[in-house]
Amino acid sequence: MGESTQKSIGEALPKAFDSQKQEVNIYAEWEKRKFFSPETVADLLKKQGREVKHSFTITLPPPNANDDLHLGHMAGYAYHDAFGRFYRMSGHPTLLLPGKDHAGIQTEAVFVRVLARQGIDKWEIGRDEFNKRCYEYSTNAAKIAQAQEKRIGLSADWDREFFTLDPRLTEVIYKTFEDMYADGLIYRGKYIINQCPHCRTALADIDTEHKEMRGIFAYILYPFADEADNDRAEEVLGHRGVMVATTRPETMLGDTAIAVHPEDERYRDFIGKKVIIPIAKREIPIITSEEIDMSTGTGALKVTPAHSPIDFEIRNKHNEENPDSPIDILNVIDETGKMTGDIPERFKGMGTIECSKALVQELDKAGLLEKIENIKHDVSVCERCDTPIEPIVSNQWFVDVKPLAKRALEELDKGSVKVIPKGQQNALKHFYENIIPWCISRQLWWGHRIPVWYSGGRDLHDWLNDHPGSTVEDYEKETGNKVQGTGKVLVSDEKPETDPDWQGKPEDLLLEPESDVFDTWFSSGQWPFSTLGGPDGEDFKKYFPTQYMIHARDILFWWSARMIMFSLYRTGQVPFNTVLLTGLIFGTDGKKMSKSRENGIPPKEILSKYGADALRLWYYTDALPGANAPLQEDKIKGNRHFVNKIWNASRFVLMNIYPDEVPAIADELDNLQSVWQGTSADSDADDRMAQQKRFHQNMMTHYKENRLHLVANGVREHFWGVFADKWIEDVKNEIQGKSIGDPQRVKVLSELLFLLMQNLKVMHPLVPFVTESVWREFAGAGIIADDRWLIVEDLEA
RNA sequence: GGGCGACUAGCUCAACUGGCUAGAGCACCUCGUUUACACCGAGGGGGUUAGGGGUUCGAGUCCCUUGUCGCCCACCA
Repeated sequence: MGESTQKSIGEALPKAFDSQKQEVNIYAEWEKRKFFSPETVADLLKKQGREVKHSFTITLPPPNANDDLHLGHMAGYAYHDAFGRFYRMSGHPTLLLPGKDHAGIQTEAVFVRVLARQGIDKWEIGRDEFNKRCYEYSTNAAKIAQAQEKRIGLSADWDREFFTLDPRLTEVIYKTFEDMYADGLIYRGKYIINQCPHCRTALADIDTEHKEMRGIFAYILYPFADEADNDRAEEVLGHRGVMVATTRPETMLGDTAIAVHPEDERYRDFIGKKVIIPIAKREIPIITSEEIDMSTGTGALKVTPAHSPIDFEIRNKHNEENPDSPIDILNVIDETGKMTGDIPERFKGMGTIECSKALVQELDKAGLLEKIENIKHDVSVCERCDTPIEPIVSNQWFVDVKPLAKRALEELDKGSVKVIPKGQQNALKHFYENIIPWCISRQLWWGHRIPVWYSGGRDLHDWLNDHPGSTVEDYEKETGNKVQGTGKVLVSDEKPETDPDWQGKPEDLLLEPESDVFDTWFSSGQWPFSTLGGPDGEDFKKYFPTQYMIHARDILFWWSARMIMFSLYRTGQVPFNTVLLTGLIFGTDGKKMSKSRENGIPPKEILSKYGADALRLWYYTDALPGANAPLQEDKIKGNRHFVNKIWNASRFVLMNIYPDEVPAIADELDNLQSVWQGTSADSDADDRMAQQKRFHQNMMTHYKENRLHLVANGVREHFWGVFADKWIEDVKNEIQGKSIGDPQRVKVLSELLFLLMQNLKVMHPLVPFVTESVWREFAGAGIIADDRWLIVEDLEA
């Protein structure tokens, strides 16, 4: 050992990696140097004389700008970031494009609650004021979310960050609507939709969930209008009328038929006959439908087309086949879930359950209630607020997604998009094959207003839709309303000057704007190209199609499925080649995290205790594609130990290097670089360089094959088990007793340092903070040039 | 009802196209103040890979079957 009094380079380093401080500092340095910009990377590559490869792009999933990010979000970004960093270091100008989602219905629901806590009702302040305040609220939430994304180390290009309501995105989205409308893919129509009485809006099927709930199954007798039929029924069926069984007695007020199976012997004599709805006292016919299951209930189904999807279908099919005896649709429940329409006065305004109870009582008194069974059945509920869905018939905007899904299927079959894990690819295929028209209008305030103006008003348009073959004159005659337009739809963001088809006086023309907004997914479904300036944008040419789409598996159908369809429609290309589904982080009890269960740990707590690197490393190993990862603090702790190991092994190397030796070591590193390049991983040589090379190439394969968990495992095994436990221990012996500057000592230490640097490179995409922190010490000591940053080092060299 | 997946050490999970004695972390046991790290080192115990059958020179891995669990989709009134 040298008797020199000089201090070694590593002497001043702290004994443990201070993740709280270091991670934040290092991030700021990267940001300052704009390493997250693909243009900066391209310039650097040129300057270094390296090949500028094809761009690597991920448009990051925009989190909902209405709440803090949870652990799942943050860990998910660790995945994006690892790939981004790997490809950046491999010579690809890399763009991780960040954003925040306005999240229509969810944010509106959240913000309504925020207002309610202040004693404010949204209807009081009105649409404009609501949107103004909601915008502020979202902007603030977005800021907090961005800070969290930075904290996990996400190397995204913040200069390109988008909010989904950004006018630049809106322009792209409106153009899509316009094109689709012109192509006949978008239409307005009267259909049965899912109404959330609480959110007071229509929902797409996919926005609902099924929940098992307790319910009743009531057997109700509908007497025949004709006493002769009642006599016959008593003989055949055992009661004077037709017995129906229903879970929702209140909908009987909206019944317009009874349906039986055409081959059902029991009812053969009664097909075409009329029964009287008890209490409502309306006559309805008995019709047939193949859809009826003879073994359910009594085999006779009361048909309420306005409030049951299957009834709606039965009615449509019946009307198609029997145009001379059509069945009506009778709306008896309004959009807030209250009884309405052509029903006895005493039921009006009642809630559905209240009405059901009242009806059951009256039926019982009238002797028309046979029995009530208690059952459990699946009920659709609003995904956002858990309120049971009320199916109602109303006019909404739809996208005919069938042709789009067909294109998407072709691409799936061709293999231009693959989903990892594979099983989910089949699920996506299944989704496309069974896709139904997508209801895209929402009766909300928060979102993109649908860019449509109704000439003569929306009522006129919808009336004409409901009455095919009728004219505006018929409308005037039937409703007594004055006609103030052609009933046509004008697609435009701004109010159109005029309706070119309008024959009347210009001042009589009424152009009414659509008040509905788009389903959130209509805009986020265009994310990969809208954020790149649309199909004609500058960035689009450089960065589209993107490479990866990474998100949790629970939004595959909502999001990736839509992005693929929209991209094919607007750009003719698939938006990405790989959809990688990350695992969901579950609570400490192995169940889905939720605030009420208190089974989560706030991200802040994890980060301050163990640091971002440790959290990242845990996520790679435990949250495999498609799997669930129960949160285990001990495992994160274990990974924190590994992060600290990296720090201390590096510290050991630096503690053995003295300033006087630096020039010699720097020279030696250059030599080793050429040795490294000439080292074959195939050779049987078991020296350290060859072993490191083998390891390096294995890890490169894993990265490219998206097996981050194998990289994480491999790195731990190699760095801890081989580099730290063996090589460092060996080197201790090899340099023992040699004085500072001894050529043999310099040689051995240089090799150890070089191997360390190679390890840091391989590990950096996973644990960027600790690796870059060490790298900075090399630069600070003059071992490498000061402008060398690990984040842009050449991973392949 | 349809689709997808899981079942491996006490716990949470690995094992890439079937191939050395099935591996990690945490937990557990024994020992240890050595030129980094006790957020450490050396060593150790612990598995009939859910059960059964099959293909193969060889199966955690492929096929069949039984069971248990989970997720997604679906209009059983």
